[in-house]
Amino acid sequence: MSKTFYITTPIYYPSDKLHIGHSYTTVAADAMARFKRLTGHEVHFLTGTDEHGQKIERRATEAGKEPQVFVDEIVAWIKELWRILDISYDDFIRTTEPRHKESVRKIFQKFYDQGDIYKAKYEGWYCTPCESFLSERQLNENKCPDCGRPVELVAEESYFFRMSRYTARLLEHIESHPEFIQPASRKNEMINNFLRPGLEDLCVSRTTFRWGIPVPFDEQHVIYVWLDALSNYITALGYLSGDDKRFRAFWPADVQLIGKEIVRFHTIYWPIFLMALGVQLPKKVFGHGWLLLDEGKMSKSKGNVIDPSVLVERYGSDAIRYFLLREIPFGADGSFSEEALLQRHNFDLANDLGNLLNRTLAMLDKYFQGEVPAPAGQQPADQALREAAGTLPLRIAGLMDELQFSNALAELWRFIGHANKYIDDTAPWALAREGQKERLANVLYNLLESIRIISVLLLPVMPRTPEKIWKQLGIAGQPSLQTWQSIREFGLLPAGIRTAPGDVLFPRLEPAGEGKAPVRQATKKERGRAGKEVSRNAAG
RNA sequence: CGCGGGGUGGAGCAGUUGGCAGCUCGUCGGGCUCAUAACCCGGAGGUCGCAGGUUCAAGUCCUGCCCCCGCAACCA
Repeated sequence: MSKTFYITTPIYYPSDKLHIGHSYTTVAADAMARFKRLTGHEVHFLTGTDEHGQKIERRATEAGKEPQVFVDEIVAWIKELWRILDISYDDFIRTTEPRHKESVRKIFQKFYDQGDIYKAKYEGWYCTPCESFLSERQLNENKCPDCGRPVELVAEESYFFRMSRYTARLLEHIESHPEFIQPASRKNEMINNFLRPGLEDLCVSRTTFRWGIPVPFDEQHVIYVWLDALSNYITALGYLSGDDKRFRAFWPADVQLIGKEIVRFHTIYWPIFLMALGVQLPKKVFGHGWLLLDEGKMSKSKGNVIDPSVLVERYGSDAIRYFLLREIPFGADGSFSEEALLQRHNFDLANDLGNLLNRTLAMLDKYFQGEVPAPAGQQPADQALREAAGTLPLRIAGLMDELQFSNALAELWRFIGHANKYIDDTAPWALAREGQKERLANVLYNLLESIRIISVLLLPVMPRTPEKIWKQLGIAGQPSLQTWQSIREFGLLPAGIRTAPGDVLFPRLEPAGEGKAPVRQATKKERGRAGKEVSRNAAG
């Protein structure tokens, strides 16, 4: 029985189409899932959608649709996005599914029976036109910060969760498990801001809208979003259902990937819910940074949201995936721009990687009619390359395990650079000229085998490219040469294989010219200028 | 007001336990000619936000200050 690995993304809110930021989280999780599968783990990769709440109810009404119909359409779009981005999720949970709703009702009941949940009056400020509750601090001179209109004090009966019961235990857990909240800076933020001052009890039900899971013993109330949504990570495994074998096999999660803005919910409320259930906490919650645009934060109101499907169409999913994981150190904020994407594509993928394959196969064609020769007689330059190749998998594995995608890719590209330099140093064309056939054979063999190793290491981040490389190397039909095991040893590529140079892997791309539509959606201002027709997609 | 994150050669970023300041792009010059005008080598360019302090030694630790960004109960 191989070791299991459970990884999750947040479940996304389908009130609108998703943007490149959501893709970022999901691509990272997918790369991790693929890496773990490659290295022999039994992986369970969960993603999904959080479909309840007032906002969806309202959006559906505006669109003249039933909420369920409304979310069904967006979810279909999301699944299509994950398909074109090659997201290899094992399960997709929707909070409107019976399997989820039933378990959540049981969880709520259990909390109530245990005395974790009590009924009380919620008092607070409410902006009626905006239909939103506001805290004292959000108020702007007793006016709504959004619309500027006066707010009113309202009181509503709600159920509350006794956070205070578990605060001390959680604090202790966080402090004794330094790896629990990653990166570490987020941990301090949580401790200083929320745990030390003491947690307020959390309101876990609502009566102001109906689109949610009814409280089992009080149908006037629906279960409020975080209790509903966070539970997905275990309801999807069959927790409290008739069949919980997946829960027993995979929980606790190895990594839960989230964006930094929801760290609080995942490292405070979520663990507390789990403690209350008597369930183990996830091993690691990683709050990654944001993709920022020139204009600053990506947001729908700024109208600067980027539609990932347009990017995929233009650059291909492998290039997008590579860019997202290479450009920005995971955990930190980073900027997204199409210029940077284009540069990564041309420099890293076309020049370094694509060209390495291309020039190697061209020489093999020219000097050996495309047939892989047998290696013999290693010299110092050869040894250096082989040694670098030999230690590469473990070095990359170490970085991947820490979710340091950009460093792992940098490491791989250092080796690609090494191979390119090796060509210059050994100058195969000179060897050919001088008739040093055996030396030439050895050099080309070392290059081909290096490329095979590179191709396997590419797999987690770029699932499509390796297949193309294997075809050209002539090993497409040989799975045993495509495994993690097969790259732990240099020299498994058999001599005598016929290579088949094919299309260039990554043709160099020119900067988008005048004729091409910008991938960035038009800002409000631009849209106003250009008239009504510009709106290219519903996510604005 | 509070909390968090930043300020490093033209641009974008790395810099674990303090020990000669690195990477990518750009730029200048050279090499090679197998290759997707790709590849390889070398140079120029930084008083590491400011002011103090600790130390044989600080971008890296301490203190104060300045500037930028974000969070403040449901935007990855």
